[in-house]
Amino acid sequence: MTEQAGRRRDAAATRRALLDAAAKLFAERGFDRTTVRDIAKLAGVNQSLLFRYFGSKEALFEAVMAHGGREHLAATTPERLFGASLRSMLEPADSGRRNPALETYLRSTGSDSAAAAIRREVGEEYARALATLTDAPDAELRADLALAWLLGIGLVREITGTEPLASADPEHVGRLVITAVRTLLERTE
Amino acid sequence: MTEQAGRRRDAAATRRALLDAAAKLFAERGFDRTTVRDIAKLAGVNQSLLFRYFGSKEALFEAVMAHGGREHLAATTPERLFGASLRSMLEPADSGRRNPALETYLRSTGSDSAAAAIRREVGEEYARALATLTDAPDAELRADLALAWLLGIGLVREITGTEPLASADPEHVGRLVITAVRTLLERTE
DNA sequence: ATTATCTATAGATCTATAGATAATGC
DNA sequence: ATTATCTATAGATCTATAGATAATGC
Repeated sequence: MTEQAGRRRDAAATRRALLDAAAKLFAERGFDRTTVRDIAKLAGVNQSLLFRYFGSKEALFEAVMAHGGREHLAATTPERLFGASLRSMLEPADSGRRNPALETYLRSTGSDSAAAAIRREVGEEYARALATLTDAPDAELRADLALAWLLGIGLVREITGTEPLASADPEHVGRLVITAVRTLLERTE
Repeated sequence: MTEQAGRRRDAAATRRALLDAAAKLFAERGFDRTTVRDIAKLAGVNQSLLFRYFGSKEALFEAVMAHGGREHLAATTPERLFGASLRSMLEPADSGRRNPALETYLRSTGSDSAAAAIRREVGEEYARALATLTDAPDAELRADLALAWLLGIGLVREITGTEPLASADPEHVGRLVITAVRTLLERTE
């Protein structure tokens, strides 16, 4: 539970509880289908406090994306980034080892406006990190394509549940993808 | 315009106008952010007729997905399917040559329920067609991965607008992707 | 007479805010 | 006294339906 239960009158804890609850719900349902009341309820906090501390639902979404997206990025070296992200994407939904920012990204593709800007920024930071892995002149384009594949796999596996990919062995999928991505990043013709 | 302007009291034409308008708006904004009033307005039709002819907003969405998704699939041989879909995905948004079902799919990832079932069915039909292209024992899994890449590219390019991919030359992107997909589909180790 | 279309509205949301209440720190 | 929290509600949606109106075909 993300609740802040017993603690009384602790503004910082309330803020954190709202952020945690929002991260969880936005990842599960996306921006549009998550209501501020649901977030407040999960946080164990009155709904009006969300507006006091974040101003609006959209500002809260930005806070969640900016925080969660960069957390993973900062903790992983570029060499391991693709493999680690792929593995995180292939984890079962209930393992708790998935990257909530990636899921939030996937579940919120309908929403436009300010949220879209944060989404693009975080995406480009990932791509720039991946781009350091190749010497090709179009390194950044290739990195974007690798990132696109990662997101597409998450999309098909988690959101759509297409078989056999949805239940495939992560190791097996990993080998197929890594081999092809190597062609993508290294081949110069 | 998708309007049915002058024609009077033609149930079939009204139905078609609603389908066309819904396809356009669902592709642009996704399921959640498209309202039945917007659809009816674009179709030039009273809003209550949408319910008369389709029953609910969700049933209309299913009709759009089922119709639009299979149209493209039926018109393309498996050999050309990946390349044609990729090219369609790389078209500029206003060219009118894009596949609206693919965009609807991408813009509606937040929605669950019955719509998700149709999405999965159409996705699996695509994957099954692609699977005929390889002899590998895990042909279907590889086909799912190829489809995932296609969708991921659409996602990053259209929804997020990550650069340089968003403005990259379609030909150039096509070469990079096709080469790597060949590795994915053909390599047995 | 049949049925396509329109009017009007129920009923259920959802975000956001103004102002009251109550717990803390000086 | 300050400020975290709660109550109550405004105001703007949105989907869906019941029932009235009007255009067509026999």
